Amino acid sequence: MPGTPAVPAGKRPTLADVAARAGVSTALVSIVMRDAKGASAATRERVLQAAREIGYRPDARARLLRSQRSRLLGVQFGLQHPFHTDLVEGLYAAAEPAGYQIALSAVAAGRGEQRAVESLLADRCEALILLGPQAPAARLAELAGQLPVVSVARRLRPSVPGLEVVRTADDEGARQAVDHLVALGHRDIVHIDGGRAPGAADRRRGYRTAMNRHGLAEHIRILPAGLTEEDGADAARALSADRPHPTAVMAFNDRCATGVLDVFLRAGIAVPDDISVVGFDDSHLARLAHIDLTTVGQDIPRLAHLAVSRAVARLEGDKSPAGEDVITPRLVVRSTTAPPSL
Amino acid sequence: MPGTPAVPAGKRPTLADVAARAGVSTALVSIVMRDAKGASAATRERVLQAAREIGYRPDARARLLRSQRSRLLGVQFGLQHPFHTDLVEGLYAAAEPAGYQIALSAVAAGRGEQRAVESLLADRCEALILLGPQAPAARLAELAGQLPVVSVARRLRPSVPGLEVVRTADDEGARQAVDHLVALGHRDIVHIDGGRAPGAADRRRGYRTAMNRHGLAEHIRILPAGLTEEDGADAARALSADRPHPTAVMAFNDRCATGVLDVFLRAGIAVPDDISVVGFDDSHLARLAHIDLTTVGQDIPRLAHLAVSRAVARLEGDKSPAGEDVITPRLVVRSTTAPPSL
DNA sequence: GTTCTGATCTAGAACGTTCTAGTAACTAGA
DNA sequence: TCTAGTTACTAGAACGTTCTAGATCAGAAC
Repeated sequence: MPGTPAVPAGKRPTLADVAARAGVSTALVSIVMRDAKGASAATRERVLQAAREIGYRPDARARLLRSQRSRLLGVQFGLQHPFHTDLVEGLYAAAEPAGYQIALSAVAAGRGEQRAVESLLADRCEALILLGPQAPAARLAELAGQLPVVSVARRLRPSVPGLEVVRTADDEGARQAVDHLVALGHRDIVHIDGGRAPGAADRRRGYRTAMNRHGLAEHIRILPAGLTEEDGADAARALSADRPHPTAVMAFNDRCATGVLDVFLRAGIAVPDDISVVGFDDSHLARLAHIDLTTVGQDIPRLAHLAVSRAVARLEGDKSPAGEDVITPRLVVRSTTAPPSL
Repeated sequence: MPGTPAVPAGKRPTLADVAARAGVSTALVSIVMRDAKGASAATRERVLQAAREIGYRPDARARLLRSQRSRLLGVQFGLQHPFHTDLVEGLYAAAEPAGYQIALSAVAAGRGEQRAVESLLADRCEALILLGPQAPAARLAELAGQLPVVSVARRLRPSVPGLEVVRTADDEGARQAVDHLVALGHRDIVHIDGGRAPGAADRRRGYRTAMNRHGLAEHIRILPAGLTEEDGADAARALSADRPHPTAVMAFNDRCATGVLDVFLRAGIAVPDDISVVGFDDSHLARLAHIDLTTVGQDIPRLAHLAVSRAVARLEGDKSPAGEDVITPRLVVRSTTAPPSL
């Protein structure tokens, strides 16, 4: 009864609707929408006008179905890891200028890596970027056989054929932490270990090697823990019972280190006066003014950028064998380390 | 030249490939894949076998394109908010039994709410679940005109037509916090405020009302801050210069409260002996053994469940006007509150 | 006046599914 | 033997795009 209804009620407008309204073919509308060449300026404007009027919005699924390329990078990440969420932020920033979109799939309680990856594959991602994957090497190899896969922050030894790796030199990071503490005068340096977490083995090894090189072999002490605040807190509780305390602690990561810090503060052990603490990652946690943690900085934007680059290179036909980017970490000295008290 | 290649190299297998291999029609394969009825047990097994052999995986996009329903719930969340990531975990858990999938879209630096929502719409989500949206009411109204939209943890006054709301009774939560502190004997209770963050206005109001009801009007003191650890730390620094200190602090949320805690510990102000601290949210941050924060618990699984329910009800034809679920929070007493020292 | 060239536009076939409408082959009741 | 009702299956048209292969028409070159 009224004039022209803006939208045919209930159905979202399609290319055909726009085409009808502008009096052109759907193919032409498609051209205009993609900003492809093959339409005159005048028609282009007319089509855009029509699209605006009926509130047309391209259907990403139909678009991806038809075009060979999906230009979609699937990212698997741990919802509760600040280091991962920082990385995701970097991935968004890196993917856009390369002309790719990011599809997120979270690993959470009740949703394992298997499920997360399944959903990315079903969504037709062209490549996968896995943050700190825990899956067995065989599974990663199988995936890498199907599409380009980049593992971020997890080293694989022996290397998995076809799998791209972007990681920080964890052993070197641990070395820097130990060197820093030794330079301050510490000898009794404990490592709170990440267990089976990605990177943990290398950090442990780096710690051992550095201690040995400083002639501190008999001071090597490794406390098994994990990657969460609670793991760090547990280890710190065990430590604070010791007399005398070690004078310094190198924690597996920042989450772990904040757990350590808090227990020490509560136990009346002053940081850094009584004991120094070093973290790992330089996630935004460490940068917070009230934590202000000395930590081994992973260059998060760089890691993100390289991960995207590797994926994209693969997709754009790079046939060279899969490789590895190893980023040198850089110690960020803040206020949780100082010379040991006499 | 060899026998049957497992996969026709480079292309992912489709229904037609499975059909050819099993010697049936694509329609039948579709039936088997969807676990629909209309296939005998024998054929079913034969088809599944063929699918397994060539590594067939359904194409989610083609599937969604064809079926009227996408059964996809779009979720917008803040990458760096533990409260949001906790909620997302709950949403995954709630969506699955209802037969819906979750599509995530993060708000991050350089990726605003507008962008996040655009991508969810292009992906054909049937409904949107927005966690703590900051968008203006007019924008939310516009969206709600297009599809079912649920706002979680943000109240809208006046209510936006068509917009579903699921939230905690923030004023009531603030009241509980004040009541608890007053019952312990506190009178000098400061509120560290969330500014323009969703929920902040109600918490502020609840604090004021409760203080008035206890006859503590002249003790009302509100420190402007925000929703991050740093905001809390800044406010705490300001406070710790005061002599005498207030005896209790009610922080806008848990992130803010951890900032407060840490500054106090560093300044040698004992919690809870010298001063009590209450947070808000009961995100996993608060539950960590080494923080062990008394906090106003938002029932996160319940909020998630209700958000999904509201979206689903809308999608399954519920025509009643949009409504609001207001969940009563429950104070979780842990170790950061105690009677004031004499 | 032809033929070419380039720009603008269109018809119609993909893409990989699901859905509708049917066919074929049984069983069962009369 | 005939009809009716199942059950198992299939052909072919959707879904909303993009892509291929032209069609049409101007102007330029000969």
